[in-house]
Amino acid sequence: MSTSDRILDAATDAFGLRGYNATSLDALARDLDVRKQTVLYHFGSKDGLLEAVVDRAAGELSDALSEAVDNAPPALGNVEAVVRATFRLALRRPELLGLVRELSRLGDPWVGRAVESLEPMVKRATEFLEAEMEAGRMRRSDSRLLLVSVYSTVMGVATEVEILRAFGVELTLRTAARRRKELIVFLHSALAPAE
Amino acid sequence: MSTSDRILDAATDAFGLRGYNATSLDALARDLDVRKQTVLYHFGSKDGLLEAVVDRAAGELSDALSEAVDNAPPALGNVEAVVRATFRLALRRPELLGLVRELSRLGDPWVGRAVESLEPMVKRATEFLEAEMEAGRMRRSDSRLLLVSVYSTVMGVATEVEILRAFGVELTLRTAARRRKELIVFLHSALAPAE
DNA sequence: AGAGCTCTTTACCAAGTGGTAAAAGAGAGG
DNA sequence: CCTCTCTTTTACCACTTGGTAAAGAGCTCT
Repeated sequence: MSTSDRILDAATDAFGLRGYNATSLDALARDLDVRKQTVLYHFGSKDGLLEAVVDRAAGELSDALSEAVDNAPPALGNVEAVVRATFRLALRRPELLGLVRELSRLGDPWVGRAVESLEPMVKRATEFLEAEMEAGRMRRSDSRLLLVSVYSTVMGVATEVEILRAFGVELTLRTAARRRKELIVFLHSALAPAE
Repeated sequence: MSTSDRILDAATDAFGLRGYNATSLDALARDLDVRKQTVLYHFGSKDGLLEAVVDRAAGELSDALSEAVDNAPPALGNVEAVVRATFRLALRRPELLGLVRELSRLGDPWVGRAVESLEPMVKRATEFLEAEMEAGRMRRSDSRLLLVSVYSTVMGVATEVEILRAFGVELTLRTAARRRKELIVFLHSALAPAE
């Protein structure tokens, strides 16, 4: 495995789990048993490193989610497929979801950069929502606002560990499945057409 | 206005809007035209300052929300009252909501400290949800998980400016009202009893 | 006037920050 | 063997960080 790949991995972990500003190049290099200047040689600057991390992570995220929707058993709805994929990511690649949260905190220009890669996903999602509304299978409303609501809910329930604990939710593998199930019901109910 | 109050205000702003780690005592003091050591005199350390900020903010938050629920016109549901109060806060005291987000990022022991003050609110909310379920006015499910879902959705739609923009939502005063309305519909739909 | 108090300032400091400059390894081709 | 290129390291640097020590400043009470 090349050095620059190892750096990219470690940086994704650190930025996603601990935060960009909370991660120093020295600490990062120390973890890899490499000198800080090696990091700077490969990525030019800390910002350059984050750029590389964001670009790669956005790709992985996009791949994971579209793959989940495409290969989901036909019985599974798209919403359910995305929720399941997100929970799988929260378990296996928490740094990726953490990175999304971190980017939305850092604001421009990082969000912009990430959104560029994820744009196709957003487009696909809104188009799906609109098609469902058109077909009468979903409550009619502003698809983009709906998307933000769904996004917030899913990210919250899947990744806001501190909040969950604060609200008295037990956090184990078993309860994760329970959480996921309840979330799917919640979303279906939220999206259901008016009676 | 006493110096320590001015410091507390500025620190709440800075921590809530820019983040704890992103705010240096020097920068904070500079804004107030005071020396850093004045800040340290009043609060002992940066952590001490955050403690004071958290305690006061939790009180204010708790007051604002319970007042909103208590004094809401009877026609307004509790959910609606909380959503309206949150949007009002997002507009007038964005630093308070920002601080909540920041704390959930910083994790223990800060979350614990905040939750202690907010515990009565959480209790009240879960009890409300359970009473509504009992009365058949809400879909039956784990009240704490439900609370996390609602919390995440409301905070997301009310405060995740970058995400909203990224998803193509226009952000003006007019659209804020629209957002609020759609959110209330979303929540009512999500919480409605199964048909 | 002086003592004692609270509050604020000046003067430092050790540790850590991202980053530059340049030297040293290491492998490949001539 | 020499040199060229890619990679990594050593050596620095200016600046910022949170924090300590101590000196003033302003006030009230005796």
